[in-house]
Amino acid sequence: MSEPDGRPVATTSPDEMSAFGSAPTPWSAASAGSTLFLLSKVGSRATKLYSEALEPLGLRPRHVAALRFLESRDGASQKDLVSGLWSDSSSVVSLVDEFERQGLAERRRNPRDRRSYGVHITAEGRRVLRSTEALAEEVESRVLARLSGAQRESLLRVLRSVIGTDPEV
Amino acid sequence: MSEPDGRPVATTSPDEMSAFGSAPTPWSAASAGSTLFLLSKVGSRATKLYSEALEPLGLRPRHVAALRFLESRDGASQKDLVSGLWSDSSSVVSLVDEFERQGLAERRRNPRDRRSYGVHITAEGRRVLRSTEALAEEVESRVLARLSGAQRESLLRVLRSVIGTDPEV
DNA sequence: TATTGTTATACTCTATAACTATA
DNA sequence: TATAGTTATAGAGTATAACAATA
Repeated sequence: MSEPDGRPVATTSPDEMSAFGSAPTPWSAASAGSTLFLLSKVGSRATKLYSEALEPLGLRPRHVAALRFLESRDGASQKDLVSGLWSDSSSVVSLVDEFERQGLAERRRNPRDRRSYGVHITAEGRRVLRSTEALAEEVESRVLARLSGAQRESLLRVLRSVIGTDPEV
Repeated sequence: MSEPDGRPVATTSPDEMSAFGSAPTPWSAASAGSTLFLLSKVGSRATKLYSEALEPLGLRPRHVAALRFLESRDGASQKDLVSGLWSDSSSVVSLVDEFERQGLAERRRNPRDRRSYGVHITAEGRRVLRSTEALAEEVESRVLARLSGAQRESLLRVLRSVIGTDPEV
């Protein structure tokens, strides 16, 4: 699959595949020296693309993060979700409301402290979570289109260090 | 400057300095495998902290990005700013409005195409831009507190590659 | 007709504060 | 008094669509 002159077709080149268009992006010259600026731009771009990819499932990125959290800590309280998702209590309430409406998770009273709920992911929740994984991979491959495998590993490792969860430490 | 037992004082340790609190963050286990999730979290955290740091100057991160852009491409049209900042036209209008109110930049009619303006940074705009630099460095050092110098360079290099402006390519 | 800029508007995300029910 | 959860509301940021002036 190539052009008449032998070049691979444009749509398979990293530049064409990238979520950041053809290089160089116009603003690069002014701000490519700022890690802060780049983190912010790349982060918001990734969020936006992932949001769009999740649209057919009726979910947004924070739903996926919450379902992942629940899968690893099933029965977590809403307070756990607040700290676990770096969110706030009112956002978590509406998040769990949506889960209950969609049948992806449910509240169960904690009999030992009736102020709190345990939030439990359902079988349907797990199934939906599995179906988001391919979408995440597809978006990630577009966002990181210009990176080699080694660079991708390096990025993941450094980001883990940034938040303090480097599994190698 | 150290504790009696020779350890450096706590406030200077990477964990205490980091904008991400003490490791491990609760949500790490569930999602630290996702570069997408980490990019989004780190990016939004960086933006938020930088916003707060800029508050005394009456600016927000996008103002700084725009001033940087204007410094490198003075007289750019608002359309240039739209593509240059990866923004949209209505946002750029209000951005330039604010610059004019604050005396940081000004519109000048383009005599060769009277539909468009050239946006010109003022001396005050340059002065303010200089004063944001120390703030950006301070925030960056908190966000990247856990990274070594080599890791910081690696992160910057990889982020440049992501957006396609790696100066070494 | 197409392009630059402007205005008005709406939508998402997040933050805050007041409230309830339990402890 | 303090805590878990809920509700209402407001703000920032962004996106969209209709419009005016100019090409």
